[in-house]
Amino acid sequence: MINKHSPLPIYYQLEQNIKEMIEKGELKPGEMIPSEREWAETYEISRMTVRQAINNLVNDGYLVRKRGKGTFVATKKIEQPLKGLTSFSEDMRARGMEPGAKVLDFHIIPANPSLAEQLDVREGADIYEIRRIRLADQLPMALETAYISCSLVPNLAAENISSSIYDFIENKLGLTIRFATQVLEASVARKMEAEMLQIKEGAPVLLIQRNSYLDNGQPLEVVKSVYRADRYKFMIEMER
Amino acid sequence: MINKHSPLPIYYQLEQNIKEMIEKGELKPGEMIPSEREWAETYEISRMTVRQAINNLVNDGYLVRKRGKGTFVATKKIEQPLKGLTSFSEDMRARGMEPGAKVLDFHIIPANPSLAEQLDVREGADIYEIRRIRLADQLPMALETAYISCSLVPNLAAENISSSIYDFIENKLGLTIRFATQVLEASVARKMEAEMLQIKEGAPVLLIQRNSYLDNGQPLEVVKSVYRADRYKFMIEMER
DNA sequence: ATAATCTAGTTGTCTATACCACTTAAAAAA
DNA sequence: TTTTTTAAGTGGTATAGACAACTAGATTAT
Repeated sequence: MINKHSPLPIYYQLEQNIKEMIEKGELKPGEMIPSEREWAETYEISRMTVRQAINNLVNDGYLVRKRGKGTFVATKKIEQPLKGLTSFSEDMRARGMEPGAKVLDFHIIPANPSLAEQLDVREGADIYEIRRIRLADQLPMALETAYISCSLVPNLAAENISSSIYDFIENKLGLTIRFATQVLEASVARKMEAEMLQIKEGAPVLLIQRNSYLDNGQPLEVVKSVYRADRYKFMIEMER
Repeated sequence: MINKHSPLPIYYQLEQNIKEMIEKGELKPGEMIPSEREWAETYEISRMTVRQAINNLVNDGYLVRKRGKGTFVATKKIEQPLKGLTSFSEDMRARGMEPGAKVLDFHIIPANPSLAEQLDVREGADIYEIRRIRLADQLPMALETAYISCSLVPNLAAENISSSIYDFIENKLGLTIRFATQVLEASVARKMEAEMLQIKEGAPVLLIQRNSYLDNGQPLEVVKSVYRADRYKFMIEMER
């Protein structure tokens, strides 16, 4: 298991070893793992080296330590609160899901007063309207409508929006997204939303409106999303 | 700076020390901090102890390490949501409303496995269960159930909970609340909740579960809230 | 002047050990 | 039999030291 002659650090090998055992179900959620001293004795390594491996797994959410009792497999799968602004795709990947998108509509419309103000463009100016079903593991997770200024992102094409717009903005256009404001509210699914999301009409949904901004303060996009409540919870950590 | 006789661990003191320097601007983004050996020599502590402090700051995103070069203040701004973590009362006041509370229940119960784990107490240990209707401008806004460990806050009394528990914890007990994780999900009101909140059964509600922690990392409370969706939206700013 | 090598400094990994603080089971006392 | 004390086991903190791997500047060789 642990090869002391491998170029890989010993703590890393142990970390991967334990992680595999958890992922393969050899160690179940809530189950106590061997003590630090046992690992150290079994593999004839220092306890401090064991601690480093376990520290990392604790930080990553795989394990939970209880002083005096032992170390346990975390009962909640690595559902870590988001510590920063993420794209939908990044969010899904963080949850261990495969993100996807199905484009419903993509066209250019004139900005109404509300959107013009939010995107800081002239009323009536051209803006993209992008409607997509956001998928997670090939199943509908959210219905999303995004608005972006045409003058900010000229020549946006269909192939650019089949996946992550954040990815496109940051990696292809070299723009830096700095922050976003988000408003979350609870609602119930209307007929059209229910059909798209494959849930019952009247089922609870989480509405999220997001306004994101570039690092020069310029608005990037306005996004209105309807998430299925049965498959999505918004998780966040906030400092006092 | 570092008090070896303090009950606070040395690594923790150093960690807070460095973090303060960053937050006060004494250490700028991109700037190199003193080396591990320098800290160790300055404070006459072991280098491994220094490493533990710096490990934590690296994990929290304050610092970045470059092998062979040194350790640098992270350039990415630390997430500081505009609002930060607020108590219910602070939230309402920020919205221009007058906060209030009506206590429904206040008693001591044994901690079940889930709450015991979240509050880091022994299963079956005494914890307070506090159920309140939270008011805004004298109208029901949320139904809230809070759990606090009796060993952490001995002798909590009814008059302490008629308003803000955060206020009591911080100003009367002198404890410092550091951060909280929050999970938000959409749901619909069940019969009991609907009656308490004066809304229709089946009306949308926003469920918020909050786990807050003191600055020594110890859990303070677990709070489960049901907010009326028609009167409450959750608003937040997040940095990329 | 340029390239190669050396040196000093950094973080990264690992060892061995000691003691503290907590938990729980076992043993001793009532 | 019940209660109290002790012992064994857990993670938590800290020390001192050694060597590896990398970085960048200084020195030496071409």
